This record gives sequence, structure tokens and C-alpha cells, in this order.
Amino acid sequence: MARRPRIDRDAVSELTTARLSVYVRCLAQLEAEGQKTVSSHELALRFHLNSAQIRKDLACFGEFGTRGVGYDVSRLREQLTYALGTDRTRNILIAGAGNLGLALAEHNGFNRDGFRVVALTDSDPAKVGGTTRSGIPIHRPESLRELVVDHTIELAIIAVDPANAQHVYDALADAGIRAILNFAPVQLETRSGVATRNVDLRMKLEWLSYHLRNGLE
Amino acid sequence: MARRPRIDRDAVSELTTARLSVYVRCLAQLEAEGQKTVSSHELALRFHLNSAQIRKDLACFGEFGTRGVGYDVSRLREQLTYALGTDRTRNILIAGAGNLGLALAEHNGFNRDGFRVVALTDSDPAKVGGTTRSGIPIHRPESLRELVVDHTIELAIIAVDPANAQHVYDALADAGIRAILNFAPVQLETRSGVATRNVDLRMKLEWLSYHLRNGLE
DNA sequence: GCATGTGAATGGATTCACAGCT
DNA sequence: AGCTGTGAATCCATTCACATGC
Repeated sequence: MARRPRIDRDAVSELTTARLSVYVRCLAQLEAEGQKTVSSHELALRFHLNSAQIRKDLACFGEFGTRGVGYDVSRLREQLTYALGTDRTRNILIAGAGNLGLALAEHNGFNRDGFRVVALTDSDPAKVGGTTRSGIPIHRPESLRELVVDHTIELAIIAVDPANAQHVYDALADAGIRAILNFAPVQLETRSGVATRNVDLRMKLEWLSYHLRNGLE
Repeated sequence: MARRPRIDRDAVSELTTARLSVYVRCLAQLEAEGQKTVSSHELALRFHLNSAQIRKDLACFGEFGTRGVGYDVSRLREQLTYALGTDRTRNILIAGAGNLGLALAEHNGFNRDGFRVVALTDSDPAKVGGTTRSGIPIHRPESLRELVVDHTIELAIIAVDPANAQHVYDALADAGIRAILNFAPVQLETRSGVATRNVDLRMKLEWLSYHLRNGLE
């Protein structure tokens, strides 16, 4: 096992953290292509990144390369996977079994390599007791706390309508969830100790609309 | 009609543009609550923003406020809506009628106030000819060009699997689409003249995983 | 020779703080 | 008095460029 990096995790910027995911994906591709070794310069060229930035980002987590040579592809991927915490599998609960919730439950990226959707909740009694197409059960929101304990759920996704999002957020936090991905278009009142991330699809669309209006790019 | 802001649209940063959406949403809420006027300071307090940043952002598009008073809520919302280009409705095509594509087609934020999903495409012949639950038709990918023309489609969403995403992107660009929202977890080879935005759901999850590993926050 | 890892330089974005208007 | 709009100051991220080590 590799030497543990010495950190300062607080000092790592959000942007750096986000890029870690990108690097892992790029490395996985190179690995699949059978490449053993890669330099920051080659990575940058291949995936439209900046080599200095790659090195700076990696430096936050340790020294992974060999001067004059570059990085060992599989080894670096493993080390970054470890840094991201996706070396072990975390169970996910999805609050809201509407169109979006059901689609996310089957989403490929949410059911492999570190993640697995194990349960949904919905306040509609007609949905409770049913399952997604692939068989993930839908529960009453009231059973949240037991679900979290019984399935050792660490992550939750909010896919309910905006009016209920804050309430659901609070319930998830109370149930002990410390990481929440929110799809509802509201500015949640977040709690410290709960990592919260928003995905605002409509905002992305509006950004595109802006650019359509302004001719670019 | 308000005086046209004088700009320099190229000079507006992406971050500012993105925050415009936030402001519009906050203003809509205030409007719904019947508030007539708001100061940047109050906006900041209410929605966890920074008042200086609000003023700076707005300054990119004109002078909307009254010194000593603040901003007229509905008027500012209208003006920002105009800046974003969501004052008129744009038609959307979704490439890929899988779980995600179908869910997005029915997504609330994609079917109101400036946006409407009018068509899907899918390469699976079994799906072609069908519709979404709400009746949006699913077409062959080959009819892309006509669809774009016939329905005056301006925006497209890529919801196909990663292996086909680049191919679909190119086809969309060739068909004349100038704004694309990509859900496939790949780094697309983008074209200049086509505004492109990625939504990488897995990356968000990995970001949360990182924070779970590192105790915070 | 070659590529990493890093201090120094640059470039942006955010925040401060106030002049100027109502 | 109060709040906008903005130059100046600060903070943070990216990029450069090189000393260091293979």
C-alpha cells in the first residue's frame, strides 16, 4: 500500500477536488488503452488540460510521479480513487420517486465504482411498496431513520419538488446523512457538517439561453 | 420598454452569467411574496449572497437601481430575464430516450418560462414512433435535421451513453444547433460557435464522497 | 535529457469602502 | 439618511519557469 499523503485536507480547494474526478476518468481511459505511464504534459495534451495545474492539483495529495518519467497510470488512478473515497462503495438513498428520482435510481454512474442506490422514499402512498424497474424498493418517508441505519446509507439525493426540498433536507440531516445532492431549484438552508451540492438543471439551460441571445462564442 | 443596457457581452464572466439565474429566482420569490422594492443588502441577507457582488454583477448589464431606494423587484426581474434570453420560449430536443432522457423531457424546469421540450430522438427502433408519457414524440436520429428546421429547435440535450456522445454532438452541431447541454460523462471535442455545458452527475457524487472521507465541513 | 514539484508571477474574481445621487 | 455604482484592495486560482531528482 502506498505511503499515505500528508495533509491539510481543508487546504484543498473545491476546484481541485472536482478536477480529481476528471483525472481519474482520464486515467481510467488510458489504462483501458493499455498505457502504463503518462506525463502531466501528455495528459494535458490528450484531454485539454494544463500540465502545471495537474501537477499542482496532485501536489495537494502527495508525490505520485517520478522525475524524468511521469506517473504510473494505474497506480495514480488508484491513489486518486483513494483520495476521492470511491475505493469503497457507499449506499445512496433517493428522496422522491418521481420522473427524476426514478431515472437517477437506474443511472449508471450512480450504481458502480463506489456508489449504489439502495432505497427511495416517496410521500405518495400509491408509490410506497413498489420498486423501480430494476427492483430498488420505495419506502415511506417516515421510515427514513431506520433505512439509513439498516442499509448504512451515507449519501442522499433530493429529487422532490422545490416546496418540500428544505423539509426533506432537514429530515435527511436529522437521520444522520452527511452528504446530500440536491436537484430541487431552491437555495437550501444548509447545516454545517453536511456536505451539500446542488444540481440546478434549469440554471444550465438559462446559461445556454444567454449565449444564444448573445451570438457567441 | 427599458433602456437597452450598453455592453460588452463578451466581458461578462461565466460566473456572473450563472448568478443571473440565481437573482431571477430570488426576485421571483420576492415578487410572489408581494415585495415591491429590494436593496442589494436585503437580497444578500435573505439569500446568502454578497451585496457588493450583486451590484457588480448587475453593473455588467446596466443601471437598474435607484440610489437611496434599491431595485424595483418586478422590473429588475424582467430586465434580467431579458438579459438571460428567457423572455421568449426556446424549443428543446433531447437526444436519447433512455431513463434520463425521458425524465428530462417531463422535467418541470424544462417546460416553462422560456423552455419547452418538443422532440426526442433515439437509435432504438423499438422506441421510435412512441412518445413520452406526456406525449412528446420520439424520432429516428436520421431525421434530426428536419426536426430542427420544422420545430425551430435551438437547444439540444445529450442523454445518450458516453460511447455515442461525441457522434451525437457532431450531428447536433451539423444540424445547426448552437447550444448543447451534455449529460454524458465524456470530455466532448467541442466546436466554436456552439455553446456547450456539461452536467456530470457522477462527478458531483464523487465530490461528496471526498468530503465524507475527510470528515468536514 | 526529461518530467516532476514548487516558488514566483500573473490574471481573475470577490470584497471593501466611499463618492455621488435621491 | 440610505443605497447604488465603482475604483481600489484583497484574495484566490492559474500559469510560468526553474531547481531538483531520476
